[in-house]
Amino acid sequence: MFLSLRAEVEAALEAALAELEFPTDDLGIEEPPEDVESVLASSVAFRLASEAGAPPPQVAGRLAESIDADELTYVAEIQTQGPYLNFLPSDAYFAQTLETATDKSYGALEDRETSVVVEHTSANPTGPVHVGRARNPIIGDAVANLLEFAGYDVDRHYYVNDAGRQIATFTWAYETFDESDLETEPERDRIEYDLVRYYRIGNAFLEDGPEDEVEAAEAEIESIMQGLESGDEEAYERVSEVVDQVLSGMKGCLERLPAEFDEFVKETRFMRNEATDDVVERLKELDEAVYEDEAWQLELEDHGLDNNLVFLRSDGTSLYATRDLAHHEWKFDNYDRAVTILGEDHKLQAKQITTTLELLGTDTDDLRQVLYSYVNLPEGKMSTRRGTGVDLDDLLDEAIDRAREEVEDRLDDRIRDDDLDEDDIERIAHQVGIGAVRYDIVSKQPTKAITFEWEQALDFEAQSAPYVQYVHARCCGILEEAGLDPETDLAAQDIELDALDADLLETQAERDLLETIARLPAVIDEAADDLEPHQIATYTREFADRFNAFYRECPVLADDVDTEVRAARLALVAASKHTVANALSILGVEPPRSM
RNA sequence: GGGCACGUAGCUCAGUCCGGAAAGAGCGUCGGACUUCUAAUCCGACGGUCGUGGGUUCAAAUCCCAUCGUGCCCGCCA
Repeated sequence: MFLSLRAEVEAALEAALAELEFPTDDLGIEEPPEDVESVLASSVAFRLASEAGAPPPQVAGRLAESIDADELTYVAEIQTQGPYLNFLPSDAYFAQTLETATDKSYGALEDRETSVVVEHTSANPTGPVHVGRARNPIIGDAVANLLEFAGYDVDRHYYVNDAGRQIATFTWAYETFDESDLETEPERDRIEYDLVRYYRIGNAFLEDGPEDEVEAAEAEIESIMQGLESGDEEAYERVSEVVDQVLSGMKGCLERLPAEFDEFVKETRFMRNEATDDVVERLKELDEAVYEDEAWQLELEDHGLDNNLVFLRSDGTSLYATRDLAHHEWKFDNYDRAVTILGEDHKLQAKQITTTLELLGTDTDDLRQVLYSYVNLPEGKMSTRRGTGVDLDDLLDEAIDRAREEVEDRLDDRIRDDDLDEDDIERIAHQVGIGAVRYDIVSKQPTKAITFEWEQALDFEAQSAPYVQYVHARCCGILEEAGLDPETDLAAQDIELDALDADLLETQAERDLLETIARLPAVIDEAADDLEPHQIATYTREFADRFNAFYRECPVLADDVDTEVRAARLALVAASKHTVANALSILGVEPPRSM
């Protein structure tokens, strides 16, 4: 409803400005501070003062007079407060908000008939997912959810690097070493924990093995890469045996978040179908192409990039960037827009790709990157190859364990007599534990650096998931107590919606809550435009504050509450439930029915 | 050395893109509230030269310039 109100205010203000012969290019629309009653304001009078030859408050007054609030649906009144114009919401604004928000899909925006591919995670299939890159699936999944909710047709892709030197090395190590060569046991009973040991021992061997043997190994690795390059089926199968196994394990880990994908797109796909060769041929034709030191490169200085981009090695093999160009052209053959979630260390590479795609004739306006800074340990970087780092599995296990302890601790002093059984405790431990980890990461701006510390990552207090989840549980508790099903649209249940009267919600707490609910679609719209899911997290926190104020001040089911007020408040609770459930689901945080 | 990002309360962060209403949360500290729909909650107090210095503007945490600190990047790696 907020979006409609804003559109209405903009139109009215623009008309008023035109009528008074003022410029209409900047309406100065803004959201007022909390202690102001209006839902929308304008500071346009400041800018008009000199032109009007009158002080801002007078200009504001003239503008307010020239807008007739009676002609507006969602605005009841226009007040001036000094130089500011304040637009106060009408009864219709509240009534329509209450009505639309009792639908369980509240907040979902209209279909935009635009497809978008969100590529995220894309971690090399070399071993267990560690916390250093855990930001990627968590942010990526939230961005995908957000775009979906905002009306886009979304596919989620994981780009599998199965053609690089790392994977060739892994394949060689896997084929060369035996279980008996390994000095350690797998840290966990899942395939990637088993196989990463070969990768690590292989890398160690290449670093300080006997010189002649290392040379032979390098030659073998080189031949695997040449095989892949020439589309040799045998090389592909050898590599696949490693890649597919490791990837299936990593997939298992990511499903715990859960982060799921529509497609795992392999790099080799673009070698096997010759798209990469085609890209190479076209790159050679570019004015920027040079053949230097026996390698083909692109000079991108004129495009603001100092370093040359090598796209064909002197041995004739392609590079990651070359294949990624073919990959991106394929994306735009199949989707209207493409979004990639990337670590900040890939920023330069992303710029090179974008610039080069443009040179190849792809319009890159619809290609956007979300960059996040890596999570490091206090003692330094995490590395799969060296085996330093905290596994995401361990973090999730620990989070669930701690959440379980919390539930059990609280069991004794519960007031509510709802008998949580073992399944409930386990369910809550999972929802809260994993929710807390995700919320902690998704609620911060991705560009901020994070140093991983256990205590901080597992802090359930603070402004964390459980705080917001608790509000959802409270909503469900009230609805269930009233004999309603929280998961179902209110309209489909045994409650007189027609008789529902938003006017009965007259306390400040009720009005504030309803105003906050009204903003959800606008928040989703803007967060989706900006690709910033943390805006949703900020919103959930504010929403929870508002709901708790309502909860404190407005009993719903108490005996002395008038029947009609009770119905109106129940509707408000149902609307709140859908609002918080949907906002949390965008963040990938589960909304518990009880906790 | 060059490029990019970040710097807001003791700590963790919103707000910065798009300048406007005496800077907002949470944690921590201190003091209060459970015969009432779940106290993982709520109420109150304390806490700030928005890194620093200039500039633009009626108005700057927000825009511009400079500077300091931290991180990332500058491979025929991915």
